[in-house]
Amino acid sequence: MDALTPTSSGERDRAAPLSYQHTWIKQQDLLRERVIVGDDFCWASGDGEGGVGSSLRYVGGVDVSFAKDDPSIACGALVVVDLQQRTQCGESESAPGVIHEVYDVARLTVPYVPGFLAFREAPILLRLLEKMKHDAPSLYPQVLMVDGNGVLHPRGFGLACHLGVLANLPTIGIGKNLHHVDGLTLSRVRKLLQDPANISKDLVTLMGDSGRIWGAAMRSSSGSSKPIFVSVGHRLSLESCISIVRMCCKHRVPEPIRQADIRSRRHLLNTQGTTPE
DNA sequence: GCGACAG
DNA sequence: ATCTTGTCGC
Repeated sequence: MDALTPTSSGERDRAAPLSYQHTWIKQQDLLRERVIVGDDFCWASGDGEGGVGSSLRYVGGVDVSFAKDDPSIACGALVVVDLQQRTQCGESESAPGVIHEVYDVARLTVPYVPGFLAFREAPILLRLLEKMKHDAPSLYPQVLMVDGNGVLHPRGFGLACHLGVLANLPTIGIGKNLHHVDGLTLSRVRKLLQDPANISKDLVTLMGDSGRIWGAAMRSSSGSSKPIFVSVGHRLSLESCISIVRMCCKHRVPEPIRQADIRSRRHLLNTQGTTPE
């Protein structure tokens, strides 16, 4: 095989080993038809309270960490916190307590390609959900917070949507960095947050050039200027996503995801160091 | 052609 | 994502 390798441009270069992107886009377009943007949760039915806080208790968080030496070794973590059970994390600060955690260490073969994160990370995360549904069904999360975007995505179908649809679970997308979409840029978001009209707010709605609302930029921690980016994953309204995120934020990153991040990294170190194989 | 690009 | 120490601040 010599010069027959097709020379392409843009996204394709990064994905040289995979000519799958065409397929992936079809997959996303197909699955997107099943996304539900709007409140559609069964755990709040039957009470006159209204709102999301009344009967929400178990909130899950997922994240994937990678080995520093071998980036193909991944550790996925699913943690569940109980909003009604607080643990101390400072003088007068408290955070929802972790009541369950599941891990899976595996070798990932699919590379990360911007816009296609789900094809790399969704499989290991779906396995964790299945594992938990079997091992601890009574603690299975009512809502899942995902380390990655929901509809804030070039095709409106990020990892959080992908997981939500395939697991049929209400999900919330949390981005720690902005994925530029529809003219939305970090500088633009900064301006919005600095704008006199929003200066007292901790949250700004992300409206793109098209007029579409993609999510919200939120400065969750009191002092940090760097926002997180909240977007609908599945079966929730943006308003509910925001209020749930607020219930979980003692730090910049909401507790379920923060714990999944911390613990997946720790688990990977322990597993690798103890069992070098 | 150039820049941008979640984790 | 990961590589990385100290350091400024509440």
